[in-house]
Amino acid sequence: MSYESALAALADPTRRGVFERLRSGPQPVGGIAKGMPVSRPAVSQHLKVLKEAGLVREHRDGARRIYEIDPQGLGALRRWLDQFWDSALDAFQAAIDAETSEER
Amino acid sequence: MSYESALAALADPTRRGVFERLRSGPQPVGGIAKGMPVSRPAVSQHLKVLKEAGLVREHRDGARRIYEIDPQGLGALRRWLDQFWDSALDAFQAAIDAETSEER
DNA sequence: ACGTCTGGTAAGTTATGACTTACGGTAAGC
DNA sequence: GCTTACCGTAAGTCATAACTTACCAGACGT
Repeated sequence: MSYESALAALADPTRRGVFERLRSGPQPVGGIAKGMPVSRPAVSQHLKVLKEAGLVREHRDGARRIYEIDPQGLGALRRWLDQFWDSALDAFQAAIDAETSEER
Repeated sequence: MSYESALAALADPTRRGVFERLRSGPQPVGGIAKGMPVSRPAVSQHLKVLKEAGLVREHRDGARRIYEIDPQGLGALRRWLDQFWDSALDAFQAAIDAETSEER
């Protein structure tokens, strides 16, 4: 139920850039916006989307909001992908089997 | 280099529906379009995007084009996600360590 | 108390992309 | 050869969403 919004959130390059920035650890909004090619409000909007997708968590520190990666959304996405990957491998294996049994 | 287009491709619900249909095995375009809420040309366009993202392969069978899941794009996506997941866990672990060492 | 720094939200513009219908082109069946 | 299925592509419409600037509110320092 959550992997849909996670995929949608990570599709946008700028938003993905915001997300990847948090890989180096928790950061305030200003810190993230620093060095980004878009305005700070744009970053805020992206963070909102990421948060709603369960990809990011936020807690306050005085006037600042510290953002960090939320494993939850990431986990949902991975589970979905894995389940997909398995059946892809199955099909792949089946194709190999079929080809092998042809035994040209 | 390929995970970007894979994410973009899987973000759209209809296109994801097309993709998920292939989980039950290779299918011709008409078979995929059957039961979808959009027209057949729309499905064709989605398949084109999926193919360019490395998520889908195609081979001809007479007048038909049989589409199937391509493990390549799926693999690229998974590698990207994993690398991300690792650092998220690292950060998570670091947070736990910090909290534990506080030893309230 | 006042100015400053923080960041979220509103409103409006603009580009993108998901759909439609119409068409063309190839392969199979009669 | 002619028709019928299969499917990709072109052209055009319309909604969405990624930006911008402007504004507002809460926390901190002096």
